[in-house]
Parts: sequence; C-alpha cells; structure tokens
Amino acid sequence: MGRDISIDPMPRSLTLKDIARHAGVSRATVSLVIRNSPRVAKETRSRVQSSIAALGYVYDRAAANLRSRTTHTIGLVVCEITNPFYAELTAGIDEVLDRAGFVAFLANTAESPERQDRFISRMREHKVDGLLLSPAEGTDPSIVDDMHRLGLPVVEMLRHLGGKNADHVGVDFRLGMTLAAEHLIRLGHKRIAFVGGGRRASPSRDRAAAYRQTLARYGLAAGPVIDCMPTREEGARAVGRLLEGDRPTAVLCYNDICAFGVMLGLADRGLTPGRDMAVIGFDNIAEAALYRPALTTVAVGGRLIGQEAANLLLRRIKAPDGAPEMIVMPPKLIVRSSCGARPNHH
Amino acid sequence: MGRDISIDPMPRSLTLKDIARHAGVSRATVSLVIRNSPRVAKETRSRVQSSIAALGYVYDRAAANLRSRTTHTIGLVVCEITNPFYAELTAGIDEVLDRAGFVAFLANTAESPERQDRFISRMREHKVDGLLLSPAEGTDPSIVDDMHRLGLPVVEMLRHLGGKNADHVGVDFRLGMTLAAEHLIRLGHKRIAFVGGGRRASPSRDRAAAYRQTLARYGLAAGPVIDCMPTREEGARAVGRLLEGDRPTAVLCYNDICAFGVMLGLADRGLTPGRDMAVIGFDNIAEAALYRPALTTVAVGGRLIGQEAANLLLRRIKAPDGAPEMIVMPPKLIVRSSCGARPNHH
DNA sequence: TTGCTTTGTTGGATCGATCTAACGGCTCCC
DNA sequence: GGGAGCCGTTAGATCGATCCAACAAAGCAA
Repeated sequence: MGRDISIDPMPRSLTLKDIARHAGVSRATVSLVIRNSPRVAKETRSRVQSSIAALGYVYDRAAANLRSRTTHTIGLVVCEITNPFYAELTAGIDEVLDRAGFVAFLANTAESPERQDRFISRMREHKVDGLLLSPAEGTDPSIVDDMHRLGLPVVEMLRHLGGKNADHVGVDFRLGMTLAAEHLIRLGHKRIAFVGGGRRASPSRDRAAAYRQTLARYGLAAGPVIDCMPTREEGARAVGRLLEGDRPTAVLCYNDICAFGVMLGLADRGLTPGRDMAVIGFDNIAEAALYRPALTTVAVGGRLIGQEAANLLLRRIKAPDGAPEMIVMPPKLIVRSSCGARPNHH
Repeated sequence: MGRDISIDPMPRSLTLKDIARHAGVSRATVSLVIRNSPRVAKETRSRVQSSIAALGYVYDRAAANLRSRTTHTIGLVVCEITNPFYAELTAGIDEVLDRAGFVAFLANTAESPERQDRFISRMREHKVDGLLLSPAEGTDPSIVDDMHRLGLPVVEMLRHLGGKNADHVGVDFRLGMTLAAEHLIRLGHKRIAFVGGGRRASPSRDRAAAYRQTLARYGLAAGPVIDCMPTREEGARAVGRLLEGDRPTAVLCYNDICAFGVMLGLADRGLTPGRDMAVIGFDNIAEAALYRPALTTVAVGGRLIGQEAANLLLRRIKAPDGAPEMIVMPPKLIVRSSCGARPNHH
C-alpha cells in the first residue's frame, strides 16, 4: 500500500476552469468539447478548441478517472518478457490498445507468483479497467475467479488456470503437437522422444498428452520422456539421458528454446541435428529460422495472440456480464531442416 | 419503486470513510496509517490496520494522485520491444520500479516517431512522474528539452538526442567497437569490413566512427563499409556486396542481429564464419552464445542499463533540479568462436 | 498554578475532472 | 395560448483521497 516518502508536487497546470474562462463558457461545456459530445454548438466547439490550443492545455485523465470510474488503463502481467515469444505477444497487445486509446501498465513477473500477486494488487490500486494475464508458473488457480468476483475483467493468455467463467486466449497445443508427431511418423520414425514435459501448467500438460496420444494412435510406444525446464542449458543436459539405452531417432521438444538446447547438446557430442537425429521445436520464435540447421517447429503467432487477447479484454470491459469466451488459435507446422525433411515453403 | 430485494452485483467499493467508521477514527488518521506516518499512536495504527484487513479495503491510488500531485507512475517508451536487447532492458527497469513501488506504462513505438509522440502525450495526460525513453529512429531532438521545460523528468536510454540538460544512460559504444577492432587486428587481420552503419542515431554513428578511427590508428585502410538496417535479412544481403572485389578477412557488425544475418549469408555461399571470415557482433543477446559458431560480440548488459536508467529517473523525480547525469557503462568483449580465435573463459 | 511544547487526532477545504438536474429560449402542434 | 419537447448550456454536487490549520490531552518547566 503506502510508501514512506512523499515526493515534491509538480507545478500547477491549467485546468478546465482556465479554458472555460478564456473561451467564455462553463467548465461543463469545455468538458463536453473535449469528449467530443455532439451536444455542443459548432461555433462554441471551435471557440473552445482554439482556447485549448492557445493555452497549451493538457487533459488530466487522472482527475477524470476519479469521477467517471473508468481509467482507459489495463494491467499487462507477463510471465517472462525476455522470452521472445512473450515480447511478440506484448507488441501485439500494445498495437491494439494504442488504437483503442488505452494504455497498459507493464509487469514482468519473471515466473514468480509472489511478484505476480504484488503486481496485481498494485494494479487494482491504480483502478485498471482490466487485466491481461499470462500466469506465472505455480499461480493459485483461484485468482482469476477472485478478480471476476471483485468486478475486474481478466483475460488469461496461453496458460489456462481452469476457472469456469474465465476469458481465455490460447493455442491448440494438442493440435500443434499432433501435427509435429504425425510429420515425424510420416517420415518413418519409430522411436520418438519428448523433452521438456515436466511442468504442471496447461500448455505443458497438453503438449505431452498429445505426444503420447498420437504415438499410441499409430501403435508406437512413447518414450523416452525427459523432464526439464525450458532453458537452453537444461535442454542440452537432457541429451545425455536421451542417448542412454535404446536411442531414439527423433525428438519433439516442449518449445524452441528447449530444442535449441537439444541441438546444442547433440552438436557437442558430434551428432548433427536433422541428419543423425530429427528435432522439432514449438513456438517458431524468430531465431528458429536463423539457426543452422533451421528449426522445424510449430508456429503459434505471438503477436496475433496478443491482438486477440487485447481485443477480447476490450470487449469484456464494454460488456462485463457477457458470456465468457475461449479463443483457441490453430497452430501451423513449419517444416525446416532440423527434422531431416526437405523444407516446404508455405 | 425501490423496495425490491436487489443484490448488488458488485459491492460498492470501500473508502477511507468506511474504514474510519469501522475503526472509530477519522479519515485523516486512516490515511496517515496507510502512508506509514510516524505520527500515529501504535495502538491506533494496529486497530486501523486490522479494520483494513477485516473489510478487505483497496487503496485508491487514482484518487490519492489527484490531491497529492504525484502518481508513482512512469512512462516507458521503448523503440522495439521485440528486440531481445530491449526486452532485457525492460526487465531490468521493471525490477527497480517494483522495489520502489512504482509502475510503468509501456509503449512500444516500433521505431515510429508518430506513435512515440502520441504515446508521450497520452502519458502526460495520465500525469506520469517521469519518462524513460529509448528514442525511435528519427525522433525530433527537441522533445527532451520540451518535456524538461514542462517539468517532466526524462531519462534517455542508449540513443542520445543531444540536448544539454538531458539525463542519459548509455554505453561507451566507441570503446566497445575499439575493443572488437583491436582484437581482430591482434589476430592479424588487415582488411576489416563494417556492416550496418547506415543509421543516423548516435549508437550507429559512434560505432562506425570508432571502427574508422581504430583502423586508422593502426595504419589500416577502412572498408568496405556496407550500409544496412539491422535485420537478419539485410545482413545476409550485405554479404553479396561484401564479397565483391578485394575480399575482406573479417567483418565488424553494427549489432548481433546484423552479425547473424552476415553469418547466414556466408553459410549460404559455402563459407564458414570463423574460419573463412571472422565475424564480430555487438550487444551479446542471448542467442549469441547459442549460435554455431558461437558469436564473438561486445556485451553491454541490457538489464544493467535498464536498472541504472530506472534508478536515475527515480533520483531525478525526487530532485528535479539536480544536475543532469550522463551515465556511461563500459562494454566488454566476449570472445567466442565466430572470430576464429580460441574462446577465452572470463 | 500557569505557560509552553509535544503528540495524536480531526473536520473542512481541496485536487480537476464528470454527472445530474434544471434552465432559458426556441419550435411545434393541438 | 399554452403545454410538450428539444437544444445548448450551466451551477453545484460528487468521486476518494490528501493537505492544513486547529485542537485536546499530556508532559514539563518555572
């Protein structure tokens, strides 16, 4: 809540009253002009507008907020802004909000639920109109319902906490992983491993489940499955365990970062990804096309998801009691060279 | 009218007055408790605090802002959030602001001065206490001075617009480029090219200048210099012109993204970076260590710069009339394998 | 006892906007 | 002629906090 120190106030600035006096009208009229009300006479409007321009008036949205109970402000809580996928997501959100005249408070939780709680309550203090949340690993699933009960619209992005009346924009991770697995199966692979399925969040569970189901559907045994956090380091380390015993010929990875780690680990052991072992990632971050061998991966379009989420939140703010929406974006398989097939160019 | 048993969908939000009544004190006292004033009796304080907890009160910072003329809010205007370097910068800023109880409005200008102007005026309307600005390409240099005159503290990050009373946190790009060039010269290179110097912003000018000066200092002729935007695509395309005529043996690049493009372009022509041509980047983004060959580059520590900038802005907000500070962070050369030398492990 | 500080608390004014109800002046229509 | 309706405008109340001057109670000195 409160901080201990108070900061020197800024110099007094112009108010509606000053404009009103200058233009010879009332404060209320100036207010109507600023808000583009149609109920103001043309002549009055232009007189007021030139007064505004002449005096260099700056609208005080903070003051307006107090009375109108709406801030044109949303809270953007991101689990890891330094992950390029979430940076894209953020850029997409920013675009949409900009067009709608909204501004976002940014909070980077760095996957810490404590930071996340602190940020959310700070944003409630700032009276944001809504919240865009990509929940940190280990988030208490009840918070979305809590916020909903307190009248604060929330749109979950990607990870789904399981509340029933929750707005959500996500990706059909199962479909994505299924496409990737089927591609490997079509190429003739029989032993297909999975790296990075150890997390409890929904994207992780979905991908691992789709991996198992698809293999089962084609009569193949699953495994080995190596749990690890999605970092390059852990991905590289996972390769050690991957090569123990009956060696797989292909690896599906939880995400691209993970896949980079695996390719790195393979290279360090003298194996060439795409030739000695097929590798497929997930997310299609910018580096995927750049890497050599270029990474076959599943594209989910971070920017697009951000745009969808921002639009959904704006709709929800306008209609708080509308039916919850769950938007699921279909992913695409982007075939490059890390899986040993010839790249297609769609 | 008016006798129905209507259940409020959203309970009216609590105010200081409600807490005051519940705790049997005045509004002013509750306010003092919230702001940790020492002038409240211990017993009163704890009584008020338990009332706050019991009723689930949420402090309304927006209302407080109006009276106190300070919002504990800053504007963060970033030129391209999807560039991993700026994502790191943002994460560093977020850390510092969090600890100080500030929140940032995020704006991603995507290098558009028009978007930037719009964002800045929107933030002025929201009465931010200060601005962290990494100016978009082509920003009108006068805006920093304008904001200063209007009483809004601004800290420039990285690019320097040239105003005299401007706070600025940057990197000694000249030193960084000098270190890189001297490293290549020590390795025996005589024809050293430069790719990506075409932009007008200060980081670009500084790097290109240091390149020329260092070569001159060692009696070497500069060139070829290929102008291009810092994208992978343009970097790759630049390789074509690089190989025309008298072929250089080493390339200094404007930044890592550019260097990745160059390496890609070399590989596409059957040349191996680090063996057939030395390549050095700039920024040390996360992918630099990951790429093969791993990229030799100059590290400037985006996160650290963000932290310094945020701290400087907080100082400036506390003391608006203090002397302007220019903080220059020294970069380090990170030797990996793309320049053909054995990596050191410092 | 009186006079002076210190400590803790308070009611009322205030920040700069929006909201509400009402106003004067006008037209329309029976 | 007068009631109804519309239009552009307005004064005053209001949002939920902070600031300020005043004040009661307690402590201390003379």
